[in-house]
Order: sequence, then structure tokens, then C-alpha cells
Amino acid sequence: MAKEAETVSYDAEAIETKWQAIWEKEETFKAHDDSNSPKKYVLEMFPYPSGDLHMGHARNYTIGDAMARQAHMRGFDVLHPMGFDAFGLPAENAAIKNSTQAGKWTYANMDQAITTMKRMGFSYDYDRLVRTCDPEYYKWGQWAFLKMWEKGLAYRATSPVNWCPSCNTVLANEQVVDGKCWRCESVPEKRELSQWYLKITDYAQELLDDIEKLDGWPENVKAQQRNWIGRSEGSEIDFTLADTDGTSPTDRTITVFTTRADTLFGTSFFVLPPESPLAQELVAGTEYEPAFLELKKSVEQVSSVERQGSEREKHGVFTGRYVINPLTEEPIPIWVADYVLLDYGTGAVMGVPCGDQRDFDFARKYGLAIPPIIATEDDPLYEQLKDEKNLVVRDVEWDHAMNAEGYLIQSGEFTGLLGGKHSPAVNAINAHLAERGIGRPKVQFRLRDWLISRQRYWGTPIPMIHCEDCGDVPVPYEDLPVRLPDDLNLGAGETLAEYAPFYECDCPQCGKPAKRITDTMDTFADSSWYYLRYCDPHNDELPFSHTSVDRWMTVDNYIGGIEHAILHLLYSRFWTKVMRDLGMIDADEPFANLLCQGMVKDSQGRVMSKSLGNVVPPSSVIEPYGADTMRLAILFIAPSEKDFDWDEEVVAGANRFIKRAWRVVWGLADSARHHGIAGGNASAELDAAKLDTTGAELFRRLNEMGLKCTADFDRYQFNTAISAVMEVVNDASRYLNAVELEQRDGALCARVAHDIVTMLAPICPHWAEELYHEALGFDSSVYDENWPLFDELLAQSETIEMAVQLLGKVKARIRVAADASEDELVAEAQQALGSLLDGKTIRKTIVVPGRLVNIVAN
RNA sequence: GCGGGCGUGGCGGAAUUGGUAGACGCGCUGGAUUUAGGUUCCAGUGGGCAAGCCCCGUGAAGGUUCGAGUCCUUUCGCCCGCACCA
Repeated sequence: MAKEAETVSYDAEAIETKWQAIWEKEETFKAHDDSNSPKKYVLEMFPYPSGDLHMGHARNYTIGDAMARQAHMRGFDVLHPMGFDAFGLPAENAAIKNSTQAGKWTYANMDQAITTMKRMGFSYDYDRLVRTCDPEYYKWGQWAFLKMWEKGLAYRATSPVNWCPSCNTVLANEQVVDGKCWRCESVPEKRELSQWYLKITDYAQELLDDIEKLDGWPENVKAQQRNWIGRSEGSEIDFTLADTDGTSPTDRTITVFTTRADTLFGTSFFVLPPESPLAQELVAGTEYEPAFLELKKSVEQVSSVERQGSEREKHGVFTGRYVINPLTEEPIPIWVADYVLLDYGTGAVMGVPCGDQRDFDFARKYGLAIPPIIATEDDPLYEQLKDEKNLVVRDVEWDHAMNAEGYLIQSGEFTGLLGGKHSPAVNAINAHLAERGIGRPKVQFRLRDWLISRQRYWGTPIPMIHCEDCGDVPVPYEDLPVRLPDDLNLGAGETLAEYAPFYECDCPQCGKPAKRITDTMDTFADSSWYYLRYCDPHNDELPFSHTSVDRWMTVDNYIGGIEHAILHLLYSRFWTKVMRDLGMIDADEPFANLLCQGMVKDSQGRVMSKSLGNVVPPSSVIEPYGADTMRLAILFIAPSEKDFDWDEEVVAGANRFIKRAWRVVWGLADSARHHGIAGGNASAELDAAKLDTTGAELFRRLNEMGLKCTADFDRYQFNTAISAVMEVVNDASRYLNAVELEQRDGALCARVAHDIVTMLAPICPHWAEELYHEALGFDSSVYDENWPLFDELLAQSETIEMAVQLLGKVKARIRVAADASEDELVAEAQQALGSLLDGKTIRKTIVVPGRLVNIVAN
């Protein structure tokens, strides 16, 4: 390397501290509500402040920050806010343990996290910081609850719910994961309690349909949501309850839900769940009652985890009663069995052992008939019974249910129709039942209403009052927020329900003494609309104004963990639709593009956890290497969606590159100055035709790799965007090594230096800012610089290497002029193949411009 | 069982639409510079052997095509979600 003006050494800590202070002072990252530029809303899932940030947060926010900064450089007015999901149980538990206030613990953690965010150089508009535990925030969550109450979307109901004995609160359906509490992994108990719900099921169909609109979401998240919503098309069929004699009809019916109405002729028994009040009623006072009660008791003792295992043996008892099959008019015995659920469908099932493996297993165990009513063409039974309308064979020797698609046999007038879900046979039987008024098509969802009340202190109080006379009465809007008291003695175990200053109040309707609801909302309610509040965080008239959400919504890029695939993302979609129906916002969906970043694991591929002691705190990387190295390493090590194992070598490699790029930029800038051009003057006259071969090739590569880097940013593929810049840096380094200072092209050096700095600016912002000012000589922030433009034409070289194939196999390579004609290429190619073509006839030649010539000869 | 995804060097991973497989980085090998290197620079690095204008190579086997990591069929393996949902 020729001697240059001495370069300044790279001191990460000094420049990072310096620029963080300047950004803060200059308010560099302020979002503008009134700008004429197109907007871009980049959002990372806000953290729960349980302590300092961990590597997962660092990765999440680094991805978002690279997107946000690059968007700004491409001319967008960017909204890139941050906040805290600050309510929740860990704060309360910590407060109980330390006899302090949950708020104190939470605010201290939030301050700590903000410090770390600033050390990472994230480009947040801290003016818009949202903390869900601030009354200015949760007031509007309460407001939304009241609106939902008015629309009938919020209600109170008593039903069996999941109670977590360790968290001392109920859980939403979505929060019972693998039969365990999502937070503490205790096994919840079923309790009959009066709880508050949001009617998300009203939106089940729309939530399902609109998944189709989410082109920018990963397939697996969409699939998970579809699964969770669980739409199932089937039929409801009414069975008449027979009298105690077993045959004469009563005037009562029991309705079942089935997706296989076609198998109605094969119904040989009927099942109710042990929890069924109807079952209780049917056996009451009979000889069957003791066995029923025993089964019911045993089911209560088995945990939900165990009961849900599909391997579990089925248990059932006969009730002594019958229903009448509406088509065959035969009596069907009613059983009670533990494999049927009370809260799905109608809570009653028609048992068709021929068509369903579970029913089959149950029939075998209890010696119930297995009438064959469906068969495939290659089944001997099909030949025997294909024209048989009446039930002549009542049992079969099979060892499993008939799972394959087949034709109905022994099924009256429907014999011969193709059966299966959504089959002609289903349609025909549905039509028949509908005509008789004893059946109807029915769409069933798995999704349940969202149970949002929690019996905990540290959350948004539900703004309702219970009056002995008036019932549940909403808190008047002018009384919002219902403030959470901050002087509870949590350490002594005091709860809101026991704290009179909170619950004592007067009924807003009749004025008599009443009791305030002491449940708080699930924290997922708080996080279901925070992205809307960021649009208008200081509004004290409304949760947000229509103009503000018109300006910023929808979120263009949402980045967060896959663990929220159902819970948070489904609730947020629901909340947005509710706000839309309240006329608050026009958008149907909150998040246009979703990126679920992979996990950061330890070097052995294990999840980082405090209990394993394998946590790598961000500070352990920032301190020795700097935030820019860490950001670079995180983005380079793997594609954003993939898990990666933490690898110190990669960090060292990233640091090596950043230092190398630093030297190269200085070398280029000094060279430019030597030739009288400002270090980073990208607009200096650059005549590509006047460049020597080495210079021309560097310029071409700059354009080629610049285009690639830009395209990779566009598809959020940061690892390859970085590799493109690495190639430019490598090329520039070779240029500096190969060409003496005097021979270098000043304008070229300035351009390359400028573009390297700007392309890396979203990823290594402090590094870029320092070079932009000190090496390239600019006064403004690189954040306000334009993303460089590259030229497709300039990316092409005059001569290119092309592959020559014989029968599709590469046999030679030729260097040809980029604008060579097809004829010239074919001639060159044939020459290159030489003797390989001897004695062969050319059948065909395929020319792929710029890539290859394939000669088909034999 | 249902749904989604993935199999490419020693490792992380590249390869917009079918068109030169292995970019970039880590690691490793050799060389240069240095008093020294956890520095920098240069070169090499999929496998095989007869060392070539060679053969084989993207989990496996077929197929379509002038041409397949990419498309189709079958199959093996792994990961994730839901699940006695009728």
C-alpha cells in the first residue's frame, strides 16, 4: 500500500458515545406528521420490561432499525417508535417478594432497557414512547372496553374456565399451551367462574378470510392462525330422545354437530361428555347413575394434559336411554364418554364406528355394533353390498375405521353415493334433513371468545361497577381512567378485591353504594392496540385521531418473535377490526408485512436461559467490540427468520470487516483529496470512459454490488446485502493495493467511499456517521443522506465470461464482448469446444444472453 | 391424524424468472510483512483419481427439459404449530 495521510484508528466506544449524544440533541429520528414524503411505519414488538434487554431483543430491534434507517435514506418519512408492555405478573411478583411497588420495579427496568437501546444506537422517536402502565395509556384501553360493552362485544359470563393455581388468575384459551399455563407451566384447573370476555368469535369468519390479504406474512403464521380459528363445515342434526321404554319418541331432541352427515346410517351409539348436564339428568335416580358419577369424578381428577393425549384409552358408561336415528328410526343407545368435549359443537356426538377411528375404538371396547355403511370399490364388502339399501350386515371384522374415500352402502336411498367430507352424499343427506326440518348446514369454529379478566393487581382495571340493583354498570367516560391505586400492601398479600378505597363506589346509575369490578385486563389487551397509540401518543381526547392513523397506518414492517403467531397477532387483528367498526380507522388489518426473527441460541444450540447460565448479555459484546460490530454480526450471521447459535468467531469476523472497511474508506477518501476532490464527493465528475481497466472494473463492481445490496434490502435479506458491500470493500482494497496513489482516479475513489459508507449506514450507523463527517467531510447526518443510486448499464462489463455447454454440461468458458451477436457467440462456442464436436452433428444451439451457449450435438 | 416448513462443503449460508452450484463470512492450509501477534496483506480450500478440455456432486429414486438445487411423482429424514374439534 502506498503511503497515505495517516488514517485515524477505529475507536468504537468513542464514536458511538459521541454520535448517540448528537442524535439525541438534534432529534434526528423524529417522525413528522405533516411531511409530504411518503410514510413508512417500521415497528418492532415492544418488550416486557422484566430486566435488561437480551440478545433476542437486540436481534429484533437491529433488524427493525436497519429497515427504518434505510427507509429514511430512501426518502420515506419514517415512524419508528418504541415502548413497553409494562403491565404483567412478573412485576407484581417481584413487588410481593421485595415488599415494594410493582410500578417502581417496572419503571427501573424500563429505564435500564432504554439505556441499552440508546447504546445500540436504535433510531427511535423517543417522544412517542408508550408505557402501557401509564394512566394516560390505559385510560384508552378502558375507553375501548366501554365501547365494546356498548356494542355487545364485551360481556360477563359464568362458565368453566382455566384457573392457574400458581399465577392465581384465570387464563385465556390461547394462554393454555400444551395443557399448561403459558407463563409458569403449571397445569390449570377448571373452575366455574364469572368472568369478562371479548367477543372475538363475532369476527371469526373475517379473521379467517382476511388472512388471504396478508401477502407479507410468513406462511406458517397464517397457517397457525387458520388452525386456531378452526373453521369446520358440517351439519347439525336433531335426534329425538326416546322415552324410558327405549322406543317411543318424546318431544325432546338432542342436536349433534357432524362433518360427516353421510355416515348417519352407520350411527350405532350416541355420546355425551361427562360434564353434560343433560347426561346427569338422564341418569338421575336410575341404576346407571352410580357408574356415571364415578366416571364424572375420575375425569375431574385427570389433568387436562392427560385427558387430551390421543393415546389415552376411552372410558364410557351407558345411560340406559336411547335416541332415535332420524333416517333408520332405530333406537340408538346414549353413552357418556370422556372423549367428547362439552364446549365444541353442540356437546353431543353421533357415534359412527365405521367412519371415525375414535368411535371405532370406543365401539370395540364396549362391544357396540360396527355397521359398514361406506366401502371402497376394491373392498369385498362393496361387491356384496353395493346395491343394498337396508342394514343387513351389522358388524365387521375390521381392525380400524374405514378412513379412505368410498361409496355408501346399506344407506337407504343414498346407497351408491360417494361419501366423505363435503361429498355428494353429505349434500344429499343435508338436503333431505333440511326438507324434514331436522337438520341444517352449520359452520363451526374452534375459536372461543377471549377471556380478558384477570384476578391480579398490576393491570388495566376493567372499568365496570357492579350494583345490587342495576347489575353491571359501565364507568362513565368522564370518570376515566379508573386509576390503579399505588399504595396497596402487595408484600402483605393484599389484593385489589380486598382494597376498599378502590372497590367502594357509588352506582353511576342509581347512586347507591356499589362495588367496583376488581379484575384487571389481560396484558394482551394492552398490547393489542399500542401500535395505534404511537400514531398519536399525546392525544388526551381520544386514543388516537383519525388523521393520525390515516397518516401512519398500516404498519409497513412488523418484526417480532414467532411465539406471538397466535396470541398477540390475532388479538391485534381483532382489535383493529373493532376500531374500524367504531369508525376510528379505515384499515382492516394492522400489519402489512410481518417478519418473525429466529431465536438466538447459545454456541451449542441451546436456548439461552438464566437457569442454564448460558445467557450472553448484549453488553458483553458492546463493551469489547462496539454496538456497530454487534449489529453487523447479528444481521450477517444468518437470514433474519432463522435461528442461529451465538458464535464469538462471527463477532470477531464482523469486527475485522468493520475495521477493514474503515481503513479502505479512509484510503479512498485520502486518495480523492490527493486528486483535489472532497473525500466523499459522490457527484464529482466521473467519466467512466476515462478510467483505466482496474478503475473501470472497480466502478462496474460498485454498480453491480450496489444494485444487489439495494435489492437485498428490499427483501429484508441483510446477510446478503452485507456480503455485497463486503465485495465492494474487497474490490476497493485490491484497487488501493494495485494502483499507485498518483494513478488513482479521485472521483472514483470519492464515489466508492461515499457509497460504502451510505450502504452500511443503516447497519453500522455510528461507524458510518463518523466516516461521513471525518473521512468524507460532510456536515449533515448520514441518516439524512440519500440511498445511493446504481446503474444497470454501468454494472455490465464490456467483456463477459460465458459458459459453453455440450448437451447441457459445461465444457468450456469463453470471454466475449458483452454486445456480441448470437452468431458470433455460437461461432466462439464451437471453436471453444474444438475436437469435442468432431464427428458430431449439431442439432440445436441455445443461447442465453450473458450466461451460456448450449450446443446440442451427437 | 390435520396444517406449515426444511434437507446444498468442516460450519453459518449464497444461487430474483429453470441457465456457469458453493457468492460472502467463519474455520483450515501455505506464503509475505512484523521484535511479536488474537495485526495486516497475498494465494488456496466440495469430493475423487489415471491430475484432465477428466469423473462425481444440492437427503434418495424416478420423470419433464437442450439444460433441474430450483418444476412434477414417489420415498427417507428433520423442525414447528394444532389436536379425542366429532
